[in-house]
Amino acid sequence: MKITFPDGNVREYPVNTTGYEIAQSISEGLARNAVGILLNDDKYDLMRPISEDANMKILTFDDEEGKDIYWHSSAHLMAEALQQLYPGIKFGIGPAIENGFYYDVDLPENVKLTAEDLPKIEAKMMELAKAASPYIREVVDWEEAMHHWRDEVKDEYKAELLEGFKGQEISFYKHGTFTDLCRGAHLPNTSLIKAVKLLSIAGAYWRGDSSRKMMTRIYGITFPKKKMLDEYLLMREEAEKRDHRKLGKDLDIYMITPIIGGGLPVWLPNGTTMRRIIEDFMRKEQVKRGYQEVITPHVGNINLYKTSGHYPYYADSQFPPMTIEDEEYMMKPMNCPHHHQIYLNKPRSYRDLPLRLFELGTVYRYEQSGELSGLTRVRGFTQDDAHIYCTVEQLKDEVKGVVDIIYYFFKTFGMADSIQTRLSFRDDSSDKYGGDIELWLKAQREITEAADELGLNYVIAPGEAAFYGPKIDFIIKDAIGRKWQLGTVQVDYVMPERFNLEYTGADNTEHRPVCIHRAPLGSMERFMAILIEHYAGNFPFWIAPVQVSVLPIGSVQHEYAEQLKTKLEAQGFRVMIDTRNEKINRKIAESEQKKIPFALIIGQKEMEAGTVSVREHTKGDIGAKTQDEIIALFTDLNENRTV
RNA sequence: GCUGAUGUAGCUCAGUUGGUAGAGCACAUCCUUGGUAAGGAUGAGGUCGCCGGUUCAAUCCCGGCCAUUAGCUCCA
Repeated sequence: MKITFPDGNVREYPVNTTGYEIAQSISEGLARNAVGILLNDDKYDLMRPISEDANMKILTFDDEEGKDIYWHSSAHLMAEALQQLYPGIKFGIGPAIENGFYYDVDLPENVKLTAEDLPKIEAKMMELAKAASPYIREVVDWEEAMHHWRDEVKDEYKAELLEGFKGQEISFYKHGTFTDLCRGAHLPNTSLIKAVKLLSIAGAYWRGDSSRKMMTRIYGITFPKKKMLDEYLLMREEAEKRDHRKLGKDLDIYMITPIIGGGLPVWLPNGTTMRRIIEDFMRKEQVKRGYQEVITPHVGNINLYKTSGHYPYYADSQFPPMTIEDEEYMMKPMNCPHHHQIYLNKPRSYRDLPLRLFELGTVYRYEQSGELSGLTRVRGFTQDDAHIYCTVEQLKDEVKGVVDIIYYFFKTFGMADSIQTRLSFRDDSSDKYGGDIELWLKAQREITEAADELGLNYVIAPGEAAFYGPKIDFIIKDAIGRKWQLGTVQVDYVMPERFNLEYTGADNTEHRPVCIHRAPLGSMERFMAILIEHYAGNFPFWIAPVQVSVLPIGSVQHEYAEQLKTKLEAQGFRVMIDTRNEKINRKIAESEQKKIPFALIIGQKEMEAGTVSVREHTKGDIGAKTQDEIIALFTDLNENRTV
């Protein structure tokens, strides 16, 4: 049979040669490191014979699919350890994930598992790994498999999974004392697993359904080398230091107190300074691009949200309505209906379109208590919101314009390369969507065309659409690897209908505009969280709450230092001065800890020469400069929004 | 909302057979006037998350609540 390799090379092998033997024929080292193969793009066991011509790629731990096989096999290994330690345990699903694997298990009634038990399980796993048990694939017919799980093992979870595999080929994988219902592929044997760390233990609903049983989920990760595990754990530790909840506190950016309310962040002076700088930047850019700023109240009559459909749809995640003099009002959970009223404030002509209204609009949503998290998930937040009302013909260009400004913003903050783009479409099996299906399909088509014409690299996510229209979402990961949606663009044919928005066309008849909802950063809160983590608190000069610290060495230089501070402030820079009776080393240390971009050190020499000694944060001493030179440097940094 | 963990000074954390608490940093005062990451001394600072129970006695044991947190579910 002919085997074609990724580089196009074709080699001839006898029928029923295994991937392992093929790897051996290339090099012993490759065979030793191989974890599996890709056979015609499908994952395939290394030790499973190949019977016909195929394309193949040998996978090692360095390949994404290789990690998948490796970690999936590790989940089986953990299951074997758990089964030996806790007889009677039942198993749900145990897949590989982006970093490691997990297994959902149902423990026997008398067993309670806590984090303290994890080392014991790890030790058992290592013991079992050393046994070098081969992973053996076995094909069984469906009835036999059902008999095994339902009647012999009595694992109702596996039986339920099997229920869904009727008519498909059923395979078991066995290694050591453990057998699993599994499609594969797996490692040749357990000895390739050299280092293990079980990371956490948590609850997870069976099949992701909150009405069903809560299983115990154990997360872990394994590596083929001990050193790789150490590096991974060190990386996690470093990531935790960037966590915005820690830095937000250390750098006095925001606070949250239950006395005000959970999920209701309070912006401290440093955070407020940063927010205003970013908001001003965005405001100017949007005005430049033809947006008009508006301000609407934080409260609105409930009828607005009844008309839009948001009130019934999201009733349980809104602050409840308040009744005053027979009228019901709500904290606004979104800005759209307010902006629609602005549209309706006077008759609109096609000459007015596109009408682009933007607002830094603060909205309130009663998120579930278990969801709250620092600034990333809160109950009161400010959207950098806008609604664009345009004609059907203008739609695609407007969508493209929005995507352009979104990328412009993310580029400015150095984050464009970290952004993932997702087209969030409807899932036709659900009936949660409003509006005419034809308009939906049209909107989805137009979004796709716009994305393609812009050359966006996207994934399509069915079922992720808003109830009124499809979206383009911009997703980013935080310091500890959680994904968050930042920007969004949504095409909406439904709300213009519900609010009866119209414009007079060139033909002197009334037409329905289409509405684009968009928020480039999403919310200021979440964006600030990501920004803090992105820069690890080492903000670029133009954003830093305090840009410069002036550090006189002795009291003799205080007057000169104060004059310099005044001069810099007159130029608009944010400056602090440290005239405490402390040694210069101490003042420098604290300036560095506060992550202030520049420290200007002034001693006798500088005062006499009319210069300053400049120290750049994280870089160190960059030498003496005249006052004019530093003003020129700072001005340049501010204007170019760099460093 | 669900499952688990956690809650002690402004911050980071100690505090076991239950006898009303301690460190470092920060803060205040004094001494030190110094050259690129933390000088010294003294002092002040606590409803041990809140409420209830057991006990002669609770930071510690038990129950409830609140908050934070790891996940799950949800996310206009």
